[in-house]
Amino acid sequence: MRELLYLKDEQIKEFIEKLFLSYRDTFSDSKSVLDKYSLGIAHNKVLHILSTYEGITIGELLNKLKITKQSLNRILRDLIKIDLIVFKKDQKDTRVKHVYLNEKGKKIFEEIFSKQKKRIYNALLNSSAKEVIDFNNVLKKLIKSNERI
Amino acid sequence: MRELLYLKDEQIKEFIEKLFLSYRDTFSDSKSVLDKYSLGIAHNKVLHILSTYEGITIGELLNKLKITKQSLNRILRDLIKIDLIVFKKDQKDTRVKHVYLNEKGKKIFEEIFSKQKKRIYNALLNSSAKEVIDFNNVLKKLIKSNERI
DNA sequence: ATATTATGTCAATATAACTTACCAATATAA
DNA sequence: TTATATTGGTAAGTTATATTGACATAATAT
Repeated sequence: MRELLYLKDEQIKEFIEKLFLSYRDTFSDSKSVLDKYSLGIAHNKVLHILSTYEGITIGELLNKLKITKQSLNRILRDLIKIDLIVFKKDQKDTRVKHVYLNEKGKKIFEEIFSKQKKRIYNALLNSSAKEVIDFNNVLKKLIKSNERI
Repeated sequence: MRELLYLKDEQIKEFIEKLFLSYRDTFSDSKSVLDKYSLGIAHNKVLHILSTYEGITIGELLNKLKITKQSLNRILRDLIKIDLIVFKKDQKDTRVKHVYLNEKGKKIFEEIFSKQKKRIYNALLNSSAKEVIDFNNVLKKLIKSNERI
């Protein structure tokens, strides 16, 4: 991009607008399923992380989400109440709690994810491999210097 | 991407995570300035749109934001109160109101935008022109397919 | 023995959104 | 001209997600 130093504010604004839209639309895709189980976007995000990082600790979850423990606790209480997650104490340090999706949790996350997946899948399917790689590269740069999910 | 049908769920999940992070981080960059003027992300988004679509009508604003008019009205009232925007009646159809940033509004949006710009600018500057184009193309596809889902 | 860490919880508050409902002014079509 | 539709405003109450600050408990580290 060094050769394109004419980079205009308007273009940058458009990128910001698109980042917002792609986020908003992707997370509204799953709304119908979330409603069915009386869950919200916050629960979606936690389930998402748990599906990737099985056995993540509370502290690590807080780091990724960048919310307070009071906020996280509301979400986890809800997920416990409808029996989607389980806690397991760490063997060595019993202060530490690991969080896992149980079978029901995995099933319901798959239901949520299948809605979100469609949008991403269609966009990527209609792109070249190079486009997808480049997309990923720029995205990585946008979130670099921050903690990764 | 048709040649890459091994596209795995894990990869798609990673894209969703990154979309969230890039959105969250971009809109948290401006927080310090917003705090200074007692504004929030909602005001940021409206100012952003006004800076691009000068004279946008209330209805168009609602369409873009996809929020209720009660929600939008709170934001506009705040922006009027601290004197960042002006309304102008449409010449032909006087029911219609056009919204503009005034000088103070433009100045404060620039202050907000300069914070967000850094992240985008740095990411694009460290990318090739082709990467940026491809990034934009995929992003467009992600937000294009709203009816399909 | 004391400090620190990991986690939980209470209370109060903020922000950004929602639903339902109703109103006014204006424009357009029958 | 009357009826209907459109554009916008507002009120009351509610929900979802988050915050700050304070305090509690148990376990580990020094």
